[in-house]
Amino acid sequence: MKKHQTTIFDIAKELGISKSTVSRALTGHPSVHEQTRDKVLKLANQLEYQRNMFSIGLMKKASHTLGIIVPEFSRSFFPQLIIGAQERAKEAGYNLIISQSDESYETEVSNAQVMLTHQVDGLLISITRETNNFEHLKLFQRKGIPIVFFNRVCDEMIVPKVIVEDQEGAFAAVEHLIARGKRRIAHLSGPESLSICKRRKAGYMTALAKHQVPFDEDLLVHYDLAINKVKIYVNYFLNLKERPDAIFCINDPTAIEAIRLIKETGLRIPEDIAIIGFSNDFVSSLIEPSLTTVEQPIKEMGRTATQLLLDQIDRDVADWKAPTVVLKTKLIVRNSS
Amino acid sequence: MKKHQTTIFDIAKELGISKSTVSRALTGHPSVHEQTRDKVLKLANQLEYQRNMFSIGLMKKASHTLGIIVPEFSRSFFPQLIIGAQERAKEAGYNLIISQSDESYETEVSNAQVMLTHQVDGLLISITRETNNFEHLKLFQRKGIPIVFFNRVCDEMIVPKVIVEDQEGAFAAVEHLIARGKRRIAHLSGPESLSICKRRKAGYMTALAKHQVPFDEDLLVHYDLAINKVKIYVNYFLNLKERPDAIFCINDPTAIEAIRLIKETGLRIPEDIAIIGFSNDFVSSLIEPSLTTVEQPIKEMGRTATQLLLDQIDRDVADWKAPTVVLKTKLIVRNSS
DNA sequence: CTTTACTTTGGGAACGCTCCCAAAGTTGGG
DNA sequence: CCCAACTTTGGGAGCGTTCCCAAAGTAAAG
Repeated sequence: MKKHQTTIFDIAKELGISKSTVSRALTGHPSVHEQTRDKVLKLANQLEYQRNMFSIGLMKKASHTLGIIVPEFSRSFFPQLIIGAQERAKEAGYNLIISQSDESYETEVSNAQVMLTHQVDGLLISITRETNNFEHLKLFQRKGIPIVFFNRVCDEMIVPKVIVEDQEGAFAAVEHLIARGKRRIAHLSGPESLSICKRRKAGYMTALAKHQVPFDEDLLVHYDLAINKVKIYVNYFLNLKERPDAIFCINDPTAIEAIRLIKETGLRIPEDIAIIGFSNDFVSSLIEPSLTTVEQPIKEMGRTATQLLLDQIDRDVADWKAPTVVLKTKLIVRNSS
Repeated sequence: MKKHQTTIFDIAKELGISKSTVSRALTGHPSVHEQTRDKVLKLANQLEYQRNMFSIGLMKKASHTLGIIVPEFSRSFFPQLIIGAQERAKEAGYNLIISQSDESYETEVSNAQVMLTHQVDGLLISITRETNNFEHLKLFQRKGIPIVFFNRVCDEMIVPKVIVEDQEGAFAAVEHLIARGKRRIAHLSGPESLSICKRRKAGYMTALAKHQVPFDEDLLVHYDLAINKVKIYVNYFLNLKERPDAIFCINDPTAIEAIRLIKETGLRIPEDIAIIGFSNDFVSSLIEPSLTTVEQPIKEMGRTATQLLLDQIDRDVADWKAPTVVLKTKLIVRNSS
């Protein structure tokens, strides 16, 4: 079924010149006669010639392809981030191979494998909630392939990272709840292993401390981000002898699920219990009540991470310092608080 | 920065055997001594050897990579579909290069170019709302690279396609509205060029005809799917001298926007005006009122399209008939109708 | 009219792998 | 003990490019 691919040789033969000249004409090398170049370009077009990335990659040892691994794909956060990454990659003439690890460490390792085999020139990655062994990523470093972390980063590796002001955002959210008169503010957090969760928790604690709201450890719960488990923790909160009057959720999907569950019980939001999320997903403005949340510049994060990767690919300097870019967050107040 | 890549030659030299034997050991060729194979495998592992896809691709003329082009990425439909496609691709040992055309014909052409250069073994595509020249896709056929259309298909090309029962779904939706006592049922459709819109419109017409509801052409409007324009058409409907009592929208994002706009006017949904969407996006159950819609098996569509592509890649038969797979739809009744 | 310099071209090696064919080694039946 | 048959290995060609070096052609300068 696969037809013969037009090669520079075909063009050379047809024109009675050498493959070298054709190659030069095609790549825009200066030392080729203008007439020759025109003839080559015209024939190439006519024969629907496509350069073969395999042989070029083999010669140049560069694929002009970047890889991106995200933990999931089903909510809007990562797809949107990928849009940003792809935009920037395309501008720079790079392609993007996308894969999702499905929040599974094993899948992440296998995806990284694939990226390696496909000779990506660099890797963008946000780790799974399970990942705490980074051998598969250190392998990239050993092979000299640049990596950039975004969103969920690995603290023990010295590579560029893009994160947002998690702590400041969480702080603003909790301070806002306090300003609304809430005093028993619960925090439904994610896995303690994720630094993103640590930072948001820190913001929560700082805000409580600043306003002399006593910290009650019954009100702090970590879970594994599996949405169907939100039910367990919301129930737990609601059945405490002293019920919380607000819940600061680790992200929007969690908050949305919490709202759904609480509405079922007949409690009023935000009067009886206020809810705040994190990330300002697309859905958050549409639900009832609309969700107060901390906005983060998602697309921007994708663009920035890609830019950091391109920077690394371009400069071959060994003593290049790995920057950590921190993007701004912003509290969006809606009706759930 | 880029270090020397371990090659089969390095392994061969170290072990004092030939590259051929190493190659055989690595690819699982039967005629190689078990001891030799073990030694090779062990050393390969130790040297962190990775097969070089460029040279393999060059030899085998296959990249084991599929391409997928979708018109947009910001709503949940296409990302979810991609999950399905990627699942199936991975199972079959294929990689997926994803790109979005951003509803722009030009971007679609350029994306197709890139896929070609990157030597994808096959292409999955859902065209933009603008696409009506298919030269860039016919090029794939000429090169012998299989294509499969899904969701938004091209009628003039004879290749496998995956669609859903659009007409039946639309019929069920409109019949449901009639059963609810609605008589002035509007249809906010998409571009007439998309066959998906034609089919849904056909379902709408058939349902009206079956129940002797007269068709009023004032109630049928086509738009270009740019969400910010929904406002124009909703206003148009609301200001008709005889206001519609229901709107069947071409998809969920359109319906959700319509609900938002109608709620602002103070009209009651569904009492004054009922709304139905199409696709059952993730959001649709969360909004207020929750959206009645026609569910389509999104992930399944991704899987099926990929399967059809793999089928084409495997069989080299020229007289292979291009099947059109039609997946089931199902009306989900919620509170907006 | 020769020398120098510059422009344009051709040929070959290399990239890392697979695959084919031949060679070497091993076993066993006559 | 020889030849056939089978197992295991090595060497070389080739995939489609790029890149380097040398060769040829052309123009300018002495």
